[in-house]
Amino acid sequence: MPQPSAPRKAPGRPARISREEIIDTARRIVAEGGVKGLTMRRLAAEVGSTPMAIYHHVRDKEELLVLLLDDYAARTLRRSRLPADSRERVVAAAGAVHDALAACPWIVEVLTADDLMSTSALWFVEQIVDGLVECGLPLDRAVHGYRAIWYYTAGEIVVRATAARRRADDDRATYREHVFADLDPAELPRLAQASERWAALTAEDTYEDGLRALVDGLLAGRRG
Amino acid sequence: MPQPSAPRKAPGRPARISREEIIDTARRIVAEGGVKGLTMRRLAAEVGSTPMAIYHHVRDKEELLVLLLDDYAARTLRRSRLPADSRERVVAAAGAVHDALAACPWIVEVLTADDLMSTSALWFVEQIVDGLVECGLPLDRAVHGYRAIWYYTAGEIVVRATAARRRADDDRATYREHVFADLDPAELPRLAQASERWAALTAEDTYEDGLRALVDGLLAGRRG
DNA sequence: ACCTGAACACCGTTCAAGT
DNA sequence: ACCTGAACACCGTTCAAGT
Repeated sequence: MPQPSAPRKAPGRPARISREEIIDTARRIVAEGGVKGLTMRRLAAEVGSTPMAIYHHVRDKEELLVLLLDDYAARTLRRSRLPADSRERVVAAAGAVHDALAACPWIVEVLTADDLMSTSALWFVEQIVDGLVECGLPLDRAVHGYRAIWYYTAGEIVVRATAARRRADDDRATYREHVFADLDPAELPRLAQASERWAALTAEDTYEDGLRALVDGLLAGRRG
Repeated sequence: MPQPSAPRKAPGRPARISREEIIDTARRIVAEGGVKGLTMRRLAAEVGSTPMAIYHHVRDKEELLVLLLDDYAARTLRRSRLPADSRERVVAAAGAVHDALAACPWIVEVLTADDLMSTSALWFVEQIVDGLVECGLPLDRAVHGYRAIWYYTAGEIVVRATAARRRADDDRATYREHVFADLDPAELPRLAQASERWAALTAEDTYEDGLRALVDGLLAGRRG
């Protein structure tokens, strides 16, 4: 995020590597080997330089990651035609952000960043807030509504991505089936009842259903 | 989570350290220095042993973390009297899980684990699913509803915890104010309009409001 | 101003051996 | 069965110096 001032006139030694080159290389490394494969040392090597040269263009690894997320958002979150109906516009804008982020598995480690991830996403935030206002919410409630939608969206992505990673990793996922097989129907009747279907139900993509429920609930406004 | 079988009769050398001792020590380290301070080496040192001794009781660091979360859930998620009204029971059960996890800042790194975090939490999951069924949802929709609530809850905790950490860390948080100050009202009118209030609105705890909206929306059931 | 080399202070995990 | 010592293959970051 921190786009640090305009490029100076540079009255010193000419730069061999640029911030852009660093980010491009970092993006390629992450695409190939995931975020775990991105180390300052490897990045330096692939850019044909030394670790310390990187530190001259980027404060530290966390800034690099944020820069990377920003770059990703800028190139995938393209504004598109949204529905005219306000409620549908809220759903579509949130869905667009969701889909862009969900397609990017390494995002999780960085995603947990803050409430707004990138200047490129601001337009979508605007659509959501504006849609809620047009549906009749006061501005303050609309901002709170946007946050609720962001919590829901970020949570869905983080939980699903981690579950997927764990499933691929090893047999830890089977532990859940184990637990569900041993449920005491007297104590946890509903879970026992749903136990065989649980895995299938969990695998279903119900992001949009939940999103619509949330938006409906926000607009019903049964409070304050 | 993996409670690996009952303690064997141990026909070998008597154990000097136990899994319980390891977890107790790990909990203390995390309480003092956060999850970053918990390293296998330090844990070994504080338990009066060597790194490799730990690996004899725990598969790897990730398992240790999951064990730690389980331990935390078991000691803080005590069943309590919930409201008789079904809808209120759903809200209260979700709120109880939320509050327990939110009080535990190190949880984020582990939380992103899976859909059910711990056997101790199952009772709360049961309350939520059952409450939704009693409100008239079919079981499948109730399970999906529980998942939506979990996404929202996990997202709220993760996003808030990370924002708090970042705020404490350094000046990166001020970047947002910077962006909001420079908003173009012609392009992003609502955000510009809300810009001075944004920080205050974001600071407000609206978890329960969003939760109620979500539950209302789920129960309104405007969809097949 | 930009880059290099060498070092600091760590990591998680594995291997081979001891009791 | 449980534990140790030593090593492997790394990390992010800092310091002091070079051009």
